[in-house]
Amino acid sequence: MTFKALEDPALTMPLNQMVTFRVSRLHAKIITQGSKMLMESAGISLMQWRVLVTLETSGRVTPAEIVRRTGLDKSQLSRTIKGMVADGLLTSETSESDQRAHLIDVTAKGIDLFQKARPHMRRRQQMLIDALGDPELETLFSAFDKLERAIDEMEETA
Amino acid sequence: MTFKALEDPALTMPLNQMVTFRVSRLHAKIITQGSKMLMESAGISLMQWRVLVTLETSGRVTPAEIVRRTGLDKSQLSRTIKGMVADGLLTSETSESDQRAHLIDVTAKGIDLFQKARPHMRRRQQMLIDALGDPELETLFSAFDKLERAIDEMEETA
DNA sequence: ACATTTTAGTTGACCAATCCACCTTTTTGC
DNA sequence: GCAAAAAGGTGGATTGGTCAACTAAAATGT
Repeated sequence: MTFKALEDPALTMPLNQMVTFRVSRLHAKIITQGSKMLMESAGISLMQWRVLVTLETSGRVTPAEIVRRTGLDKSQLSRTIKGMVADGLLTSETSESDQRAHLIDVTAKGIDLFQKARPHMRRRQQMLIDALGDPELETLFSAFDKLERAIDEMEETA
Repeated sequence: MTFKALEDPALTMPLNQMVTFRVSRLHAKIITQGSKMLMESAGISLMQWRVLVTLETSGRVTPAEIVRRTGLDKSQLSRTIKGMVADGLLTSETSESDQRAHLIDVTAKGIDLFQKARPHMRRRQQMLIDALGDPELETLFSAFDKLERAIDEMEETA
């Protein structure tokens, strides 16, 4: 879904009123812009960026732990990590205490790319935050929590 | 080489606190659930549903008009419509006044599937709305507007 | 009137995301 | 102890979304 700026907001559809549709449209804009930004500044994908961000705050962890913390898809994560190891951004070694698990860490190259991308990503994040007021931002996060929970609950009782 | 140690903790931005990431995750949940719901209740895809919703309120229109109103991607739309015509949900005929344009309309079968799916989709929409308070919902939409605008503006000045 | 530019729609190629089946290792319940 | 279940991870298949190139028709400018 591409969702560029809409011509005339006045004749937009009820689709635009739907929470779900609005989330989709916003999402499309966010990832399009984010991907471009990351590719230009550091030559990495959004998924790779997310892995780097997670490792940055968590230190050496297993893929399963990343899944637990972020909710990212495990097979997608597996492929992403594989690619990043091949590109020399990460190292991966089998855990001694659990032969199933792999411990992932960032290389100097990974850190370098992370640091190249970070100012851009941070600037964007800040602009988004600034576009909202502080109280509005809090409401937004609280709304995200509630919506995610509502969906999870529907799934459970379905 | 632990990544974490190099960083100033005050500057770190865990994924979960990023607006962009939260939108992505919510989005993923929404479309996964929505797709499942549509497939089970009416055997249609999310994209097909969106086309039906748009036609339902607009009546007979051209694909280009749908793009204008919804911001959906035109190539994706083209393929979706093609499939829906093949499945007997839509009719498509060349406009007399403009030989490039196709007028799209819904068939009885299309309406039937739309009506099968609608109560489920409406129920979900309602549950999401109920999960938020009324004022919170308004804040949410207003926040979406601001965020979309902020991104559009960044694009323009880039 | 006619060359240029826009608009409508289609298609092919490509990458991202998801699903699911599978293998291996560890944990659990008896 | 050991069979069964659960957890970690991988890979194939499918779908969804994006981009760019292309054909054809219509609108535009001079």
